[in-house]
Amino acid sequence: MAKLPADPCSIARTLGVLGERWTILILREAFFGVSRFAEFRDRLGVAPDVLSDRLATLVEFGVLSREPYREPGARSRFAYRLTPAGRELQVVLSALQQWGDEHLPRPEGPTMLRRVRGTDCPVRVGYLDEQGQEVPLADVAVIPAGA
Amino acid sequence: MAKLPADPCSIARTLGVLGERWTILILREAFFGVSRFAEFRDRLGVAPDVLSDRLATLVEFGVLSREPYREPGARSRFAYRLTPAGRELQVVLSALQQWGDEHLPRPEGPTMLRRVRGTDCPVRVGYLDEQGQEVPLADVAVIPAGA
DNA sequence: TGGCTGAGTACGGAAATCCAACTCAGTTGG
DNA sequence: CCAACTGAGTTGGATTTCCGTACTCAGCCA
Repeated sequence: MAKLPADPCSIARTLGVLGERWTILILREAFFGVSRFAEFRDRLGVAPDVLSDRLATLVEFGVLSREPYREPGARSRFAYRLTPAGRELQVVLSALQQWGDEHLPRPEGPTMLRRVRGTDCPVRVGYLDEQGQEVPLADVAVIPAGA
Repeated sequence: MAKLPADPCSIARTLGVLGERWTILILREAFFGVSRFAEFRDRLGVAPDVLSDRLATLVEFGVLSREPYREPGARSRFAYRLTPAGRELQVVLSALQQWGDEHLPRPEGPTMLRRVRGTDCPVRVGYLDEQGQEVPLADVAVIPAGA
């Protein structure tokens, strides 16, 4: 663990946490409410040693918390739950999903939809200015800080 | 190649294209304008066989195009350039960058900023409704299609 | 003709991944 | 109390991927 690169690029540092095989899919399951080791393993088919490593990395960097809990009449277990920082990764997963929906479509259409809770208004991922107004992709500039 | 999983989940399919080591960093360089094999290799320090494989995958799935070109008085070369589909991945990279800026900060602060071209208004990645208005994370529901 | 450069391919060793089997603790059943 | 069961991992070995270096190949240039 402790594989976080000291890279000045935030993308590279984030990939140090999320960039290994299975990590993003583990998070997808976490967003679906999965929290137990065996459930991650069974739903994803990931090897338990890899799962153990990935969960430890995500806990180490504050994406998941590892909470002991005890169901009545059972021994203490661990639940892996999204922290507030982890929940903010939803926009990353949604961006990946949106791109796949559009550019790697299946004939059956997408399996998951992003909607405003309550109303059924579709929701997209995109750029926003400080007033919460959409900024078209073509108007976004990524520039070096201190320039 | 042809590693695209038939997975019904768009996130999994997208990761079939982008999920291997180096791929996202190759795209980061492509957004900076890098287009030549040797320049990707030298800037990233990636092994040439891995680079060759990743570029082929990205071309295969329409993220990059491989265009022969000829500088005057030089032989024909290949340029790898973002396609329109590839350019739409900018929001994915920005989302990763934004999360890293916030949750894996460096004392020196971020190296790259997202701004509206022309004005210097900061730009964030977030959720939008169909009118281009921000939707708070807490109001976004991800639901199965056909439910 | 021989050298230079860009764009790769080839190859051997290192590391990560996968799969199966095993451990360990607490709990339930007999 | 003892045995079996279950969840949460750990361990060991085969396989795949990755890394680094060396090499090739083609066209231009002197």
